[in-house]
Amino acid sequence: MPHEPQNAPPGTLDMMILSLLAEEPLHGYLIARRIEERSGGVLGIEEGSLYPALQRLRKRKAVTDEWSTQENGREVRVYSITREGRAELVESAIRWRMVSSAIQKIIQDIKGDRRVKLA
Amino acid sequence: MPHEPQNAPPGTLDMMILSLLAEEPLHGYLIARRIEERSGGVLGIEEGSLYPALQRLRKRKAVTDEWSTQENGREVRVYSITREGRAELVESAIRWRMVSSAIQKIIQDIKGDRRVKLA
DNA sequence: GGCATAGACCTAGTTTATCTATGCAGTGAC
DNA sequence: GTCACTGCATAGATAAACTAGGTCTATGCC
Repeated sequence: MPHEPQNAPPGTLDMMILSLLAEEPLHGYLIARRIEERSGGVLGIEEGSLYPALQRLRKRKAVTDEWSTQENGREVRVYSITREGRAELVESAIRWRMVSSAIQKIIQDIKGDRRVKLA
Repeated sequence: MPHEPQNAPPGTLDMMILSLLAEEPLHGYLIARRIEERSGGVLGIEEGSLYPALQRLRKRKAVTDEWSTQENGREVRVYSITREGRAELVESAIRWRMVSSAIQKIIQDIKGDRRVKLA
């Protein structure tokens, strides 16, 4: 069976949101769905994490928001990335790549090394 | 100039510690130094993070500890990984790889895609 | 001797970002 | 009518990092 969806590691959610918004404006609910899709179901974002994250981003002007009406008549809050948001995205993506590959370096020695413990 | 050392993303420190201890027993201070070395200076572990982490690991029996005397006569607390610790390491490393590659999938679309914003 | 620097351990309190749990409301299917 | 899904939001709990402090020892330099 497939694995349970995992939480986003603290610090990564804002980056993922910005990354999706860099493609096109989206409303909150769709952002969460899209993260789940794109991650192949590996990542699961709770609404209690999502909406506070969007507020943070709004406060620091990384995104703008606008209420808009869907075809079915429902009101949704649509978020767009700003110039500042794009700058933040680039920076955080670079930092993330550095950090995650550094971690990989540290943990890979062990896994893939069947000798371990024979020393 | 080289970048500032980054904090370990929450949730990864225990895994990195276990990974180093799977090679050989180490004392706390050395663990921190080794994480910095192995990451090429990318990761920096504060002592205020390290020692609480070692206590957590001890409490859940992922490591054992023993005071020992170095050649220079100084007392150090040396940690060794346990069977449970090894199991935890394998599990968390697998989960980490899943999660970090899922995140990569989400953010890579943007970076490396110079079209962005032309839409 | 005295002093600075590095090694080595530790704790208290703060911060941050997730979560759980809950609430509200509209839509569509049965 | 009721159940599931869409969609927004907040309050409080939790976890794990941080900052900032403290103690003690060894070593090298003047």
